[in-house]
Amino acid sequence: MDRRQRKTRESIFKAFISLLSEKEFTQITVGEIIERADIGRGTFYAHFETKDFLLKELCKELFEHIFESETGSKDAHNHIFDCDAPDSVFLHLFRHLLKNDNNILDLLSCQNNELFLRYFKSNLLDLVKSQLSLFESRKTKELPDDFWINHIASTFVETVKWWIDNKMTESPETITKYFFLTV
Amino acid sequence: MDRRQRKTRESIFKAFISLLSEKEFTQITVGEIIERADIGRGTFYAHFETKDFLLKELCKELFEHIFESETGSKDAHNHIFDCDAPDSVFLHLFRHLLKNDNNILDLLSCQNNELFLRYFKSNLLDLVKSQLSLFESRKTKELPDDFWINHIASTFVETVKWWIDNKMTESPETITKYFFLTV
DNA sequence: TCTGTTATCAAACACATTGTTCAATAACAT
DNA sequence: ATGTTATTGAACAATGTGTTTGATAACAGA
Repeated sequence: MDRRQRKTRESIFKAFISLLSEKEFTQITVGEIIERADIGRGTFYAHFETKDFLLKELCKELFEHIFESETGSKDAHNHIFDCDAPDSVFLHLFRHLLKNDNNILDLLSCQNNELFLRYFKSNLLDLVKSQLSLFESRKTKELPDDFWINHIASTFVETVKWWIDNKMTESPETITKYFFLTV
Repeated sequence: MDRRQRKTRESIFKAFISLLSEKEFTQITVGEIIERADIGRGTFYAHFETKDFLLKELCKELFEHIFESETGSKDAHNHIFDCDAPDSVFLHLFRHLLKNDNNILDLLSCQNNELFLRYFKSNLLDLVKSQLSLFESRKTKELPDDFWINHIASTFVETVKWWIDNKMTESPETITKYFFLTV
């Protein structure tokens, strides 16, 4: 991708995230975005059809990064799915969140967090399916599989929300323990 | 309240709900609402400051009804909180939803369901607190109380969502069983 | 370095939507 | 019957949207 395009796209995202932390999505105007991003009006519309598409693309980009990127930390596994300990995938996610890469915390806790949480959950569903054996002990035969999977993913999202609302005072290890105590 | 006011308010809500089932909240204009409600422009703004306030008032009204109204059914208890059997409060809620009073199902399952679900949950939190003894058996001492309460309310909301997404094919009794199997 | 391509810019534009105002009218309560 | 209040319809300024334009600058490849 052209360096100019990359820079423009980045500055739009940055301005948009900054505005999302200040006011509601519906109150944000394209005029404000381009002013803060310091770009021309036509340029914005060359990148994003509407404000709604901008929001969706931001979600997509963020969660692709969280769920597929390499961590860059010094521990053994570089990829989030390459974990060896049984609970490390979820623990790893909590640690990732604590680092607040890409200001994802701001987005998950801002007034407009619904859309981000929905993307978060849809990514989680696949992860839970791949780690289903971790939770088999608690499942009874009476529960449909997809109900159970949905319950686990939902519980994780709600745990993250609770953690954020409580200023993330607990350690990732403690939150992981809470999570596994409920599912 | 003046009959004229009541009629206007009702027609606005009705038109708004109808529009919400067709398109996203952000795409709905005040012009469309007043056209469908068949009222004057000034009248709308005499009732609601903005479109956002309309949405919030609708939420408030709906859930006050669901959580505080009398059921009108023939069983012994007339009020949702006046239940005698241990699980009947939640079973009662599922039955109430199945009846789809006030089109609440449409709102909980439409594209804009986030706000409605949030109101639903905030009402549920109080209910769960009052019924906490039902869930004590599963709680361990390591879990903070508010984490546990939040988990139960969240699980209920997610159960309702799953039920709706699955076309509500299960009976209220079955869904109640699923709910109590997860918390 | 030269050349063709592409992104950006600023400004202007038509258009839609918002929220307010006001005088006339109709519904209401007593 | 009378005074009060809600609604109407129309007009209004202000704001925001999405598009277009020609000029400029950054880019990629020879």
